[in-house]
Amino acid sequence: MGLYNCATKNALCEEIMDIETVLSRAVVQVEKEEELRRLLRAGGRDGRPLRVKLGFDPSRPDLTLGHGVVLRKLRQFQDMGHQAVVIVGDWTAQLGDPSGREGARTPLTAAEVRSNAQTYLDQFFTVVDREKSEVRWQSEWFGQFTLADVFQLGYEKTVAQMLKRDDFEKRFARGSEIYISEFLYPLLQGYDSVAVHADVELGGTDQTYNLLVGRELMGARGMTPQCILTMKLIVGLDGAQKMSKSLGNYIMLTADPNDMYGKIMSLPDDAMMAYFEGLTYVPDAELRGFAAGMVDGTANPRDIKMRLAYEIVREFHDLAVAEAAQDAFRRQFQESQWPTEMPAFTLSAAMPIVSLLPAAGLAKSKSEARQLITQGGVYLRPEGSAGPTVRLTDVNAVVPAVAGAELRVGRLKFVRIVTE
RNA sequence: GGGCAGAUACCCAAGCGGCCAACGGGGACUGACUGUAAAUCAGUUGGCUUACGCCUUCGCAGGUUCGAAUCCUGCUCUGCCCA
Repeated sequence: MGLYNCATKNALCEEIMDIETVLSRAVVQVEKEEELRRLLRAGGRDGRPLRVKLGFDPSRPDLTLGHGVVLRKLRQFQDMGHQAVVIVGDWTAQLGDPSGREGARTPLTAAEVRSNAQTYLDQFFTVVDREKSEVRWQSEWFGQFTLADVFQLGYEKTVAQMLKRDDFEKRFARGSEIYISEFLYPLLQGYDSVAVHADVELGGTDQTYNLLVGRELMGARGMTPQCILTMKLIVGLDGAQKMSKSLGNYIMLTADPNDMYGKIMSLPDDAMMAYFEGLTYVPDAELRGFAAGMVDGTANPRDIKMRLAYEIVREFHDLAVAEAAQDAFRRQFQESQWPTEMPAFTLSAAMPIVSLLPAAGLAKSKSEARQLITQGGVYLRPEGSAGPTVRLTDVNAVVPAVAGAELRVGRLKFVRIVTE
């Protein structure tokens, strides 16, 4: 067919990708599915590539694997020859979004927004093809907006309609606060679609309402409303809530391979399938096999999870790196060996262990250090990797300044002592 | 505009004059175990202290009291009801 051209380094991609897979893999809902399928088969609209919109909020510049699902989908459209239209929500970010629960109402300055957006885009384009992307800033059009224009937008939806959006409905029912400005966000975001003439917009299921508003605003202006594709958001490491930086259950899109691999291994078993679907090219048939194997007990969830971690690292880094991460994981966690690479801490003179741990970033305070020692979570290799490992149980122990000695707290924190 | 509720540690949520560094749940951390950095079980979870204690916390600012998260006054913020 030749429609799909995998520009990624993953061979599995060539194997499975086609229009139907793009329309179904990790997808929850497609609004105007037939139309979209037809446009994809035709390779565009009126002989031009489709304009596939994805917006982002530059007040949170850090991308997680949760974003990865949507970014990969956008990339798949690009691989079929279409145009990504990336909206930088600089205007709304400068207003300050009140919807964050941590009172993240602080508006950003223009300079902060620009710098955040840059950080964001740098990560963004590790997945999305920069060459086939058009980056647009909201201020291009909202900068011209007058109060009258805002009023006009306000007449496009009623309060009752707004309250149909899931999170508004819940918060209203619960008696939580909802700010007037929050009602503006779907309208502004919808207007973005008008401004850039989007053919398709992508988003997580939490964006469904906003994407639909985009369709309405376009239709009301005599444009062909955009098609919509919403995707299953992956849950975070807690296996329950959606992955987000503020909940602390995230893996950074740019996480280093060992960290990425290990964190995926800490995922609850039943969250794995959504990750496979959204973040790898492992074929559906194989995934069904995994699921069946776990149900009838013929497959070890651990092995499947290792495959998942491997595939995801391969996807966001590459094959060789994924191999290395897998080896490192086996050594460190299955064979309980200490890692070969660890951060250095400069120690120029002997120091009590309770002072050393916080100083080296291995504990938050001396009190915590004492607790860790009492709990048996502190280990020392006075001679480095060649020598024995001792568990420190004496709160009053003093660690001498010996270069090459290694210190470990719990399973994850290590430090190698350096003298100067 | 008027009335009524509420604001507690990372989150939720008890406490309503001393027994409160503050019940309980979640999360996080440590340990044991293990098929995994999963699950399960146990412990820890403000800071300082050679643990006898000391210091700082319960929206903000004052006040009453030997003593306040708990009572009073003002302020800020949120929700509900009436207009």
